[in-house]
This record gives sequence, C-alpha cells and structure tokens, in this order.
Amino acid sequence: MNSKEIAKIAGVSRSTVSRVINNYPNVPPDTREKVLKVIKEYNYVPHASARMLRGKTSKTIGLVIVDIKKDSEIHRIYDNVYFGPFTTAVVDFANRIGYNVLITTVFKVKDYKKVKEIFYNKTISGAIFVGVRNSDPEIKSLIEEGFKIAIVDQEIKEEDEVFNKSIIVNMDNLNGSYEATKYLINLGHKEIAHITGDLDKLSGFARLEGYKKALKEADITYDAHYIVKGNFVEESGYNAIHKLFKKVKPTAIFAANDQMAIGAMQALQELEYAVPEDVSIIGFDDITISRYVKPSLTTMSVSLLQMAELCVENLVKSIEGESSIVAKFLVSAKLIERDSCKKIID
Amino acid sequence: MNSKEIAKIAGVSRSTVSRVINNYPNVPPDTREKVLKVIKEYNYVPHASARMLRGKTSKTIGLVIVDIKKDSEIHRIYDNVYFGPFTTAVVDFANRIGYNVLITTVFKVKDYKKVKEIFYNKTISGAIFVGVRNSDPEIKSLIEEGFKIAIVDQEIKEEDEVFNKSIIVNMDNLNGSYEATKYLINLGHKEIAHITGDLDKLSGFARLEGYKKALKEADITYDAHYIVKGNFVEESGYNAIHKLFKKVKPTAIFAANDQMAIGAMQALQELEYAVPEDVSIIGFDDITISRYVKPSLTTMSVSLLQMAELCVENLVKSIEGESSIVAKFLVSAKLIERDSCKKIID
DNA sequence: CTGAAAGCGCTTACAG
DNA sequence: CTGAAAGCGCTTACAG
Repeated sequence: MNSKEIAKIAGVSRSTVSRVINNYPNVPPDTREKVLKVIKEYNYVPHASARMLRGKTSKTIGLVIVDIKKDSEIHRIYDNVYFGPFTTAVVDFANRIGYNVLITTVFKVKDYKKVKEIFYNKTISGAIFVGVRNSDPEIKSLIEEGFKIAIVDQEIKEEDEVFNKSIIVNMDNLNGSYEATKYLINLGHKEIAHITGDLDKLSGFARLEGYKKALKEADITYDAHYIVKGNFVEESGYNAIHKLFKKVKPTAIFAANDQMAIGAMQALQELEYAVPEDVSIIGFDDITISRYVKPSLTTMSVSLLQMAELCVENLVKSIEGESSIVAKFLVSAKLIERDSCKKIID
Repeated sequence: MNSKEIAKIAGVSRSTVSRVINNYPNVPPDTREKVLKVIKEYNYVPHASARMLRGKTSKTIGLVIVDIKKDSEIHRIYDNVYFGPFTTAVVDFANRIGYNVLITTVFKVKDYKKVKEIFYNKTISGAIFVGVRNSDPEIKSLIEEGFKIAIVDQEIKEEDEVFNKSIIVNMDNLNGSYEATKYLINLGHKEIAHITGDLDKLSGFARLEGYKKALKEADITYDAHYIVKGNFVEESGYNAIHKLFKKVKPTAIFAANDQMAIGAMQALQELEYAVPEDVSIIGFDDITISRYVKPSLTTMSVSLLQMAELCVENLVKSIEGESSIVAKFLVSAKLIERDSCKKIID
C-alpha cells in the first residue's frame, strides 16, 4: 500500500494524499475526510525512508552505551544496574515526543565505527552518550563534524572547547560527594576513607574532589593512605577494603558508587567488621539493590529520570533547530539515609 | 556527500560506485581501489533511506518492552531489573551481525499504535517482544499481517495457531519450578507455600504448574491455602507473606520470581521469622540483587544471554528468508544454591 | 483548491 | 567491464 494506491481509491492525486497526511491547510474538510477514511481503512502509514529522502528528518535518536573495559571484565556489562533504568526513561521520553530510539553498545574503541555509520548514513539525527570517559577523541570528532550530541557525565575542560557545541548533563558529583562526606563527619567520624571510581571519568574525579572539599572544611587533614582506587564495579570495592585495612583502620568509608560500597560491605564482613557498628559506609547513585542489602545502604540519590528528560528534550530541541541551545545541566544529589552509617560517640 | 560526488571525484559513474559498495564481482581491482580510496577519504556512507527505498531491508529490528500495569504501579518500570541485561544482550548480538535495534516501550494498550507504525512505515523489519501477556490480540494481529516476530515467554495454546508463524523463546518454567519445589521437598519441607506471578503470563502460570507437579510427585496434597497470588513485583511478595501467615505457617516458600522473594523476606523479617532458620525461601530468575540480599537468595537461574541470542539469530534468519524457521525454544533453568534455604531435621 | 512533474540518493536490469 | 536510465515512495514548488 502506497500513496499512489490510496490516491486512486480516494479518487484524488498523490499530492492531495500527501497534503492530508502533512496537515496542509488548503484541503477542504470533506476531501480530507474522504482521504483519511481510506488511509485508516488500509492502515496506510507513509514509508519512512521515502519521507526522509524527501527531506524530513529521521525522527530517530541514538542512545550509545559506552562501556569500555579490559577484556577480563567484559562480561560485567550485562548486569549493569545503572543503564537499564536510564535507557527505559530515555525511550519513554523520546517516544512521547514522537522520536524513536536506536540503541547501540560500544565495548571497544573500534565499536565507535558503528556509531559513526548510523550518523553518516542518516539513520539517526542525534545521539545521547553515556559512559564515555572525559575528553574522548571519538566523541569530539563527531561533535566537530556538526552532529547533535548529548553527553551524560562529562567534564568540560578549557582545552575541550568543542564540547560547548554539545549538550552536557551531569550529576552534581562535587556537591553530592561533599554532602556524603560531610554527613559522615557530622556523625563524628574523622578517619574517613574513600574508594574512588574511574578517575578518568567525571563522576570518578569529581567525587574525589567533593570528598576532599568536605575534609578540608572540617579541618581534617587529607591523607592519601585513606584513598583506594576503584573502577565502579563491585569487585573493585571488595578489593579496595582488603587493601585499605592493611594500612589503616578508618571508622567510615565513602565509596564513589553503590556497587563498590556493596562489594566493600562483603569484604568488611569477611574481615569481621560489623556495618555500621564498627565501620560506617555511604555510597552514591541509589541503585535498586541498595535498599535490599543488609544493612540497607545509605547513599546519595540522583534522579535518572530527570537526567534522561534533560538529554532527550534538549537534544530534540537542538535537532529541530528550535534553538541552538547547547547547555550544561547539573542534576542535584540528595541524601538517602538508611542503615549503613552510625554516629560515633566518644 | 553522495554517490554522484564520489563518482565524479573518482572519475567513474554512480553505477560503478554502487557496484564497489555492494561488492559486485565485475569491478577490476584497480577501479575498486580507486573508488574505495575516495570513499574512505570523504567518510562516505550510503544514505540508508535511499538504499531501503531501492529495496534493501532496513537492517533494523525492534525490541518492544511491554509492561502494562495499573496506573498506580507505572513508576516501577523504571527499575525493572530484568529487561536491562536482556536489552544489552539483544543489542550486542544484533550489532554483531549488522543489525540495529530500535527500542520501544509499551505501558498501555494504546501504545501498540507506536509499534504498528514502525512496522507499517518500514522502519523495522521484525521485532522481539518481551513482557506480553498470553494470547495478546495486538501481537496476534501483527503476526497475521505477516510481520516477523519473536516473543519471549509466551504460551502456545491450541486456539492460538497464529503463533506458529512466530518465533517463541521460553524459559523452561515448568521444569525449573518443579526443580525448585523439589529442592525444598528434598530438604525435608512438607508445608511449602507458593507466591505466584501474573497468572496470565506463561511464566506465572507455568511456574505454578511446576510447583504442583513436584508436590504431586512427592505425595504432598495440594492445598489452595498455601497459594497466594502475586504479580512479580516486590510489593506483591511482601503483601503475600502478610496474607499467607494469617492462615497458615509454611516452613518453606517458593516465590515465582526473585523480586517477590525479596519482598517476602522483608515481610518475614517484620513478622520475626528468621530466614532460613524458621522459613526457607527460593526464588526464580537469579537477578543481580539476589546475590547481595542477606541471606543471599537461593534461586533458579536462566541464561538471558542465551535467550537474547536465540531471539536475535532466529529473527534475523527469518527476516533474511534464509529459512522460514519458526520454532519454539526452551531455555533451561539451573539451581543456584545460596543461603536462604535450610534442611529440616525432625 | 488540486494535479503533473521534479527530485531526494540509491541500485540494478539493460545495452553496449 | 561500464555508463545511462528507470524507478523505489514520497513531498512540494509550480501552474492553473
């Protein structure tokens, strides 16, 4: 079924069918009705490719999930607890405003080839990227070529001026981490360790900064012995504890995300430290699991829905040229008090 | 940049450019090289819509996530722990064989309109459906219209002959539930309750059947008082326990999925029943959370990767007409013993 | 208010 | 081995 056939059946020309579909004003009501009736009867929907070829935009955005890890860790992507809810929210918001979402994964640098292809072949009119490291050259080159891009969790450095042509949506990592650390300090803790995330991602770097800021404000000397590097996955939190407790014995821990906090709790249990009686621990992200671990995990919550909405809305605005708004958004984090932290009395 | 320009620069005709791109054999090596060089230099990728219009398939499949619930529950979709890993796996397998994945959510029956549209307008050449209830008329009509469809978790009833034209990928719910229940029986339990899932979904219905089958085999009388209806979400597991323990006092519980098992564990704790000391509990699905709850949850694990692979591979085969294979696949479930079940000694 | 015609970028018989 | 031409299904100036 195509517009020619519809035209014949309705007794008009293809031009008129097209005018009806595209809501041209200069079609008399009864002609419109007549055509609409035939369209409905035959379930006719114009061929998307033909429309595009004629200049309409694809009404499709890409959602690119980047998760580049060492080979040994590759399997972990499948149970990433963070991308799922974000993805669903992106799809939902996009669909609501008439856009489709094409989802692509990038596990290795060379997978960016797939992404470029769907940009070059006009399948997508723009894309949202999650999980990219700071200053990623692949993303930069895409932006330079003029493609519309929104990025979650990206630092804008002075030398990366090119990012000013994209939409950046970040969590307020700095203040969130500051609040998390301050919360521990207010509970009376002074020996507070930090398990970092990937330091080449904004969320890793900025959360370390927030931790430092809170210590400084409370006149607690920053001590590198209390810092262990992690990479946002459970195992790294688990390993961090074993490494950490060989050197020092903190009374509280701020883990850069919940997954590492949960791994850390397992290790603490093995070492026979009770949480929160012996050691308090706070995470970041408020993933679904955190409510269900024992003790339930105190953490900083950021609205993924809000982040998804900001990405989709602004990307689409930019695609449709309503405005060339390219902006940086900061979504705040909020403390969720649960059972993994305890006041110190001395 | 289009094929005409590439042709001009390379000093050939558009026909030749097209032949190079489509790997026609009748292009001499040096001509091919010459053209390829220009293509590379200009990052030229043929316009996907133009190719489609000329008859190539879209190389895009849909992934339709159906989650129709009452309004009051709508927010829950965002943290569905099940679709995330499956989605990533589908995307990964599809991308590997050169297919894109368009993802769409269906929260209300009328959202199926979106799905039909992308079929009718040729954006997708086929689709994988998850979360649909048994015998869903919307899906049936799509299959009847000749669209290529794979469905996860769907019962094939005699009267639904139309499903024989689609690809069905199911977990082995019956045997899995049978094994789960039998495991409890072997541990010495005789008073075993069951929290059901949505009974209008295959996974809900068939898991109840497996439970019954195991009881029967062990000569334990089936008693409806030990059955509570749930709907696969945590709250329903939680509520089920409160309802259940007003009537009976089972020593073991088989929950139709892990989420309900986890909700149930919370309720048991409130009622001051220790797990597994007072009550044993087993779930189904082995979601990520289950490793981290305390006590860790014994459950039946099904490979979502394998299910994703079966869906993608067979759907693509069917689209490309390699074979008109339309088959039913059954992916087996395997017991994961953890800490939530205990042997009864008497 | 409406139709005939051009053209979006590609592929593929067709002719040579 | 290669180019000119037709045509996929649509939209939109253009002419009336």
